[in-house]
Amino acid sequence: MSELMEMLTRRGYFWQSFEIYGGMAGFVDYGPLGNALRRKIEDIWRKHFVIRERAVEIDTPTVCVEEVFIASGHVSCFTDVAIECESCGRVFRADHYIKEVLGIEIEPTIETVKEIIDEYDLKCVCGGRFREPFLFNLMFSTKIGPGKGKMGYLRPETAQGIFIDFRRLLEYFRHKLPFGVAQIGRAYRNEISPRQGVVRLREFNQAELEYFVHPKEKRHENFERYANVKVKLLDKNDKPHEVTLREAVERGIICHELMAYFIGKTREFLLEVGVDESKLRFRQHKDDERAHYAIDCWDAEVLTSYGWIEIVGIADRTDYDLKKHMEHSGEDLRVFVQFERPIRVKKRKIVPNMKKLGPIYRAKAKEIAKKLEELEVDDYVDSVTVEVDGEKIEISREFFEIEEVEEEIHGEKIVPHVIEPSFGLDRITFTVLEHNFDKDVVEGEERRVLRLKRWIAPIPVAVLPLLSREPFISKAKEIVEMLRNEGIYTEYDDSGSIGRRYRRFDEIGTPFCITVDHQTFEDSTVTIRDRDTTKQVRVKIEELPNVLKELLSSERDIEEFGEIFRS
RNA sequence: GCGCGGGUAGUCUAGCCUGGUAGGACAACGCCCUUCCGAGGCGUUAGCCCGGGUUCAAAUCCCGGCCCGCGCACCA
Repeated sequence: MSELMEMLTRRGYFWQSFEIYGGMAGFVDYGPLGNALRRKIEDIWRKHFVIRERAVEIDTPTVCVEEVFIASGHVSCFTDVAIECESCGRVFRADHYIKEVLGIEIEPTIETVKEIIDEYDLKCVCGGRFREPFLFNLMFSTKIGPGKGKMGYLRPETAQGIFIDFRRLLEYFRHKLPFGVAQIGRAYRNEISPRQGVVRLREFNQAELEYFVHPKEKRHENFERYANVKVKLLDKNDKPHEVTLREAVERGIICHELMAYFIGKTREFLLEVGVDESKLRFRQHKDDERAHYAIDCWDAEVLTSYGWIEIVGIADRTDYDLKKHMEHSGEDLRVFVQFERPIRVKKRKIVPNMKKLGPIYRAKAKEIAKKLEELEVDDYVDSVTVEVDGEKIEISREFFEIEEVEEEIHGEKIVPHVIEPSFGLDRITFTVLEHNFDKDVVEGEERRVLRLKRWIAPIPVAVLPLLSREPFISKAKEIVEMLRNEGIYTEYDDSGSIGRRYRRFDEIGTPFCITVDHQTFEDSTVTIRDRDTTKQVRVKIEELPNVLKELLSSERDIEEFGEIFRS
């Protein structure tokens, strides 16, 4: 275990889940500090992706009925039969492999695959034999209700809950595009072999924004905000670019302005929570790498001790999901978009003659008439063909009239496209810890210090009596009480020497320590010590809450708030 | 899933080969001492991953499981 991971465990950032029962890979417990840190990161995410957008946040179930993922394509894309070679160890999707090698399309079930392997004596490309085929399903399944119950799945992404609620959300936004809907919550993937600490979990935390736009308007009114920001890009051909976002769009490296906007916004967010910009890049998915629903995807990747890892994916999901849910649910999920000016069109319209249709076609007459009205004709034709209940019927001219009409069209129904920035909160939390873990030397001794941004530090302030005896203790406790009443999360510690306590708080990332010393009793001042520089300034106790609030929400220097006491 | 290596107090680790009382360091807690950066003294707490087998006796040997690390594969 790395020195950092050892510290994170020991000091209460992360723990192995189910530890007393032997543990289970792919699950992690957030201890007091880790939980506080992730929540602070979530709040900053909300500020950027909800408050500063035309967006809202919702919360939908993690257990979903099976229909959701049948529609979304997750069931078919997740439930595969896999085969593994016993000599080279390679794993293949059975149906793909059989199609490629034998040219046969099969029903991907374990039995069929087994039969095929026996029948054709199927071998691995290396010549080795296959083990028993096994089911390979990345979604956790469950039964809803007692007895046989209804098949359900734990969601593998938070996004579907938003698509399901689309009609309600459209109503909420008064039918006006663009709008965004966010969700922060748990998602589940039954990974085959989760590893690397919190990097690949079976239960993890996502923050996703689904930003719905008109398909022809993939722009953002605040694009200028990031247009001149330079980013490190790696396109799908592995070609690096270091250009401004405006240039990237103009040169076609990034497909559209909206994608570029969210890349800029993502970068801003990541820097604010303390990701190291020199270890950040945006990489475009290769054609064979994209999920089934995306036409384009850019990942934010960071360099960590595990190499470059993906922490954010920004995907253009187009109208894939809404269309799928329209098909499977039968609900109309389109948006009516008004034209700026109504369009006048001349049309030739068919007017059915029911008096004649009725006696001849009887029960089918009504349906035929309906189909006839839907038809558009270019010219005065003699007959048309309609399809009723799978039967093609030719209707001759005596049964209908053709009228020329002029119609005003005020708008059209479209299926919006969705751009999805999707954040892996566990990985981001871990990255922030790794990028900010540092060692330096104070008075000849090495110290470990977590240089977290002040606004995300789990314990922002600690109050310490210089000596662990009265009257220092009482005074320090009094100050703790005052700060807590002011809403500042404050810790108290009088154990061990003062230096030892400073180191403890340096290690967990507490940016400011308040020390009650002898002078406190002469002039009602205390010292504020800065974690990063170990400098101290003297501040009046009564001013402490406001000074700390200012310090914790900015990067201002403590020297702006008081006389240097020691340095 | 496969292969290799590993799992001993909160943390790091010695002991395992060659079976027989589990040792250290740091941390934590209490008291004493101490006017500012892991000081010192005394004391305390706390451990062989789980299950089975071999044996008079298992941290140690054998089998299975779980977990961790690395490589392969997987990561819609």
